[in-house]
Amino acid sequence: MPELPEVETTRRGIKPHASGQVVRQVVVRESRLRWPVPPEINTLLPGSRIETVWRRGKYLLFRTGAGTLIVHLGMSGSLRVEAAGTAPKKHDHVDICLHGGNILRFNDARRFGCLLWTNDDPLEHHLLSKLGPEPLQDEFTAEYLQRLSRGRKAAVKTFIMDSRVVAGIGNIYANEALYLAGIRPGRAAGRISLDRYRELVAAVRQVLSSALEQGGTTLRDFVGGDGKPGYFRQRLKVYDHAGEPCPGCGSELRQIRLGQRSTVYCENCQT
DNA sequence: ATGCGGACCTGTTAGC
DNA sequence: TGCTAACAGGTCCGCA
Repeated sequence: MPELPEVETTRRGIKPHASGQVVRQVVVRESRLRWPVPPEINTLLPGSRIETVWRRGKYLLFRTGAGTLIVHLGMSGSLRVEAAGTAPKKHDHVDICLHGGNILRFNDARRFGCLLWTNDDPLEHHLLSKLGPEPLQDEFTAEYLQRLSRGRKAAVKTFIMDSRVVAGIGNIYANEALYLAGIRPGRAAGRISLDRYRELVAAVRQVLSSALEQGGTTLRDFVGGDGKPGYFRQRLKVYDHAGEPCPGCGSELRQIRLGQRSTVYCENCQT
C-alpha cells in the first residue's frame, strides 16, 4: 500500500511524538512479519532514546543511541500514535511504548511489512544500500534515467517501479506519473528520449508532492501517524479508474497487466 | 546483466 | 446465502 507519500506522511505524523522520547517497553504480539522481528527489538530498543525519525525510499528509520530501528510498511502496514492504555485492534502486531505516555503501534494485516534492527549505518543495510535516488531530490534527473535505461527492454513502468532505479515509486504513482507525462506504460524504457524523460521526471515530482500535500492516498486501509486517511484518492486520474473516461480526452481508460501489476492508461493521450 | 515468475499473507469483492 | 477465485498500495529471491 504505502508508497513514498504515505510513508512520508507517516513519518511526519509520528516524528513530533517520537523524537526525543525514550522507549519504555516493547510488546510484540506477532513476530512473524516478512522477516521475524529480531531480538534486538526486545533487548536494545527498550531504554534507548529515539533521536530522529527519517526516511529512505519506503523505509522509516528510527535512530536511537543503541542502534537504528528500520520499519517497512509492506502492502497493508501502518504505524500510528495512540495513547497508552488504548486496546490493541486486530493485526496490531507491535507496540513501542514511550515514556511520555504514547504508543507507536504497528498494524499490518498482510504481514508483508517488517521491523529490523541495525547497529551500523542503516543506509549500508543490504535492503537499503542499493536503493536509487530519492525522486524528490536533485540526483533524480532525466539524464540519469536516460543513461540507466539504455539497452533495457523492460517496460518504462516496470523500470521506474524498480527501487534500484528510483526509490519510493509504487504502482499508483507510476500509473499517475506516466499519464501526466503522456508516456505509454508498456513502452521499452531503453527507447525513450531524453525530452520524454524530462516530462516523466517532472510528472513524478508533481504527483508525489501533490499526494504528500493531501496526506497520501487511502484506497482501503492506509492511515497516517495520526490514524487518519489520506485524501489524494480523489485526485487520481487513472489508477482505480479503468473503464471510465480519460479526464483529458474522454476515451475509455484501458487496463492491462505489466509485471503482474495492474496498469491503467489512456490509449489516446499516452504514446 | 536483465528479466521473469513465484513466494510471502489476509481481506474484500465479483461471479456462479 | 454460500463457496471460490481473483485481486490488492511491495519486493525479495531463485532461475533462465
